[in-house]
Amino acid sequence: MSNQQGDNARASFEQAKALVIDSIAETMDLYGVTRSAGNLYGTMYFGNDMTLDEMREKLGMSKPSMSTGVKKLQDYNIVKQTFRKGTRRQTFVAEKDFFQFFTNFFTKKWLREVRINLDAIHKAQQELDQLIEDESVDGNLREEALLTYRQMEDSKPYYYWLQKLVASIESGKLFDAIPVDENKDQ
Amino acid sequence: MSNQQGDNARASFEQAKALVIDSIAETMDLYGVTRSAGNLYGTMYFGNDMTLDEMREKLGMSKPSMSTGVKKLQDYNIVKQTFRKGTRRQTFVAEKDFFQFFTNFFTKKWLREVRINLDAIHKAQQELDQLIEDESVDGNLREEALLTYRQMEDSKPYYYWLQKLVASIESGKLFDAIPVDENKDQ
DNA sequence: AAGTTTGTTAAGAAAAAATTTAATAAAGTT
DNA sequence: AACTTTATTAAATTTTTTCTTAACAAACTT
Repeated sequence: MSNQQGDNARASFEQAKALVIDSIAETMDLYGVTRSAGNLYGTMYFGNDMTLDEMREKLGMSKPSMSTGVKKLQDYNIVKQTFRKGTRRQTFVAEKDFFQFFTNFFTKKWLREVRINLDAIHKAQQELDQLIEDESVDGNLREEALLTYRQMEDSKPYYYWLQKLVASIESGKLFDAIPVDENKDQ
Repeated sequence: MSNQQGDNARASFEQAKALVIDSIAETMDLYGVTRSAGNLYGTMYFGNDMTLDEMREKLGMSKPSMSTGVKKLQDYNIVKQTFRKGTRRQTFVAEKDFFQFFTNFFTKKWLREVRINLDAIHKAQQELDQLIEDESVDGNLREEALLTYRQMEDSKPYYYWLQKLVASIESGKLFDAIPVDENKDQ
């Protein structure tokens, strides 16, 4: 086989992977992950554990970019550091099970959402309560404050439900309710 | 009641809402919605149907910003145009039920994820298949191509599962499996 | 201990995104 | 039909983010 043919075949192989890497990056972009971090994840998805220099070479970017990129992905819980003996370089591996990806990525965000919002609601309700209880405050405003207080109160069940959803995912209960199957029903 | 007191009370009311608006915007930022779009949603969440000029005034931003912002939120399916008779201005209302927000927002993104990735996998597998079937291609590369083909194939059940998840949310089945309750188990 | 290798932080440059003003379009009113 | 009112598009500006080069720090080797 000539080199030319071999190169073409190799290029075709790389192109096929690039198609999927791009779509993964585009997908992650939907959820607020930058394109370059998504690209890095996609690249790692099709590789084994990689060093920063291997990433740099694959993506044609600088090493500090790889360092921060990998850190971001670790932060999303979808990349982990591995220990490859024989080298003193750090190596990293991508989560390749998309169910685990889903679990790690969304549960982290959802729990953060719960924490942030319940905390803000708590503080806001304290402030509203002062208005509601203060009889020197204009009646219309107190009424408005009460309605807003209730609106906040009424949103809490949603956050409690999100917590339950996360717990169900982590316990596997969600996958009992919605089992994985392989039918293409698209 | 003096105006000063009244102003303080009103400011306190606005501040309480601002706390929650901020946290909503921060939350939406987690999912890739820009801060200003999140702020707009939060503002609308605490209001009734609003015109572009009302938004502009509340947020202190330009009208084109409001126009594009509201369009983005409509695109996420969390804001809808309403028809207020008597005015020829467009009015918009935010989805106030967070369960509905969750449903609209995530199902749209998840379905898009499925579409993008299954499509890319389909195209990539066609390309890989050509390599695998071509006996003039180097054996190692063909083997690599086969492994990559399988890796892509193995990811499909995840996308089918995402479709099922979306269907379960839309049918209400998810809420049967994980019921909403009001216990604060935080 | 001096010199390498590797990874991270800092500073500056480049690129991308958001926002505003200005211009245009569309629809309604007099 | 000319004039208003309202919303959107275009162009230009500002701001933010990302990325790179350079400097630094830490750990290992010789």
